[in-house]
Amino acid sequence: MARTKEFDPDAVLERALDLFWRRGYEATSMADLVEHLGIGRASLYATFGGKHDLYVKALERYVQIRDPNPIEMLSQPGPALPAVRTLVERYTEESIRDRDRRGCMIVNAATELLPDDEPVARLVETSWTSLETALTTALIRARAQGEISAEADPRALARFVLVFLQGLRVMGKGHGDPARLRDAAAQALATLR
Amino acid sequence: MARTKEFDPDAVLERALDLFWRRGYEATSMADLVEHLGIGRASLYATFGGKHDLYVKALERYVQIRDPNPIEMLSQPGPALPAVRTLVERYTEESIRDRDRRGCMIVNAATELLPDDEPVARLVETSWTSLETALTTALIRARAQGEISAEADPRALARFVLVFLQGLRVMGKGHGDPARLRDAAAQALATLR
DNA sequence: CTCTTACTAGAACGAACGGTCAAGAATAAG
DNA sequence: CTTATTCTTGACCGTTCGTTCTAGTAAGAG
Repeated sequence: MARTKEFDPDAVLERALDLFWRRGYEATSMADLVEHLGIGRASLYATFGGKHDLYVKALERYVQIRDPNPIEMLSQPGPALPAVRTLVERYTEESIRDRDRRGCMIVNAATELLPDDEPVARLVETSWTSLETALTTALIRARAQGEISAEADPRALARFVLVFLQGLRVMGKGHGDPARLRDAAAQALATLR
Repeated sequence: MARTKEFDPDAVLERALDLFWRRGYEATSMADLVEHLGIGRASLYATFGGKHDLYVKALERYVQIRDPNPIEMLSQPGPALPAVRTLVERYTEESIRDRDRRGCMIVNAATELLPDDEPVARLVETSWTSLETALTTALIRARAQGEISAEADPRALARFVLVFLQGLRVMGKGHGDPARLRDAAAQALATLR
C-alpha cells in the first residue's frame, strides 16, 4: 500500500461548499479554493476531480447538511400543520438573519447554472421534488387530522408553499426591510388554516 | 466635428442584454459579446465602458422594456383585483413557456451578484420596491372598491404576491411539470378574494 | 530494510480573461 | 480642400483561468 491522506476530505468539501455558496460557481476560482481549503492543487484534483465535479459534490453536501432540514421537520409525528407553519417561519427568519446573505445554494445554483448544466439541474429538481413530496405528505396528514379543510388540495398547497419558499430565499439576497418578508410570510400562512 | 457611429447603441445594448440574460454575468465574456454584438471591441469599451458598466446598463434596459410590464398592468383604471390576478397568471405562463429558460434577469442578477455588487443591488431593490408599491396601490384600490375584504392588509398582501412571483421565476428555471407552477399560482390566487 | 504505491508541493501549461493602444478611415466645420 | 475630431479595426497587453506535470515524500507489504 501507500501513503495516507493528510487531510479529511469531508472537512475540505465543506470548506469548498462555504466558498461556492458565498460566491457562486463562476466567481469562485480554483486559486481561491486552493487558498481557502488549505490543501495542494494536485490533491484537490486527485480527490475531487475538476472544478465542476467539486461544485456538484459541494452542492450535494449542501442538500444533506442544510439546517433547517425541511424533510426532517415535516416528518415528525403529531399535528402536521404546525410543522409546515414552523417551516415557513424558519425559512423567513433565516432569510432575514443570514448576515452574509448567501441565500439558498440550490436557488443560487438554479439561477446561475440552469438550464444548461444537467448534473446541477438534476440535483435542483430532486431537491425541489423531495420538498414538494414532504410538504404534500404533511398536508395530507393535516387534512386527515382535520387541521385543514377536507376540500383542500394538499399537493397544490404544497406546490404553493414550495414556490413561496423559493421566493423568500431570493428576496433574502436583498437588504430591504425585514418586515417585507415577515408580512409576506404571514399572508402566506393565512392561507393554511 | 467628426465621424458618426456606424451602429445603433440602443440596438447593441439589447443584444448585450440578450446574452447577459441568457448566460449571466460571469459566464458571459467580452469575446462572446464582441462576437454577438457585431461591433468592434474598442467601440464597445468607448460606448459603454467596461464589462460591468455594460451589464448594469443592460439590466436597466431589461427593467424598462420587459414584457409584461407589471407597473403598467396594475395602473389600468377599473377593477383592480383582476389586474393583480392577471399579473400572477401571466408571470406563471411566462415562466412555463419561456423556452430557453432565461428566467427573470432581476432574479438572476440578485442571486449571482448580491450582496457584494452595490450598483446591481440598487437596481434590484428599486425593481422590487416599485413592484411592491404598484401592487399595494392596486390592492388599496381593490379594497376601496369592495373587491377584497375591508379587513385585508394591502401592503402585506402586496408583499406576499411579490415574494411569490420571485419564487415562480426561480422555479421556472427548472424543467419540471408545468402543473407545479399552475397549481401553486392557483393556490396563491385563492388568497386574493 | 526495500520496494511499491499514493500522497504532497509547487512549477508550469496553453487558453481565455478583461482591457488598451496605435493606425487608418470617415465625417463635418472652416 | 484642409483640418480637427471621433469612429473602426485588429493586434496586443499583462493577468488569471482551469488543468497537468514533475519531483520529492511518506507509509504499508514483504
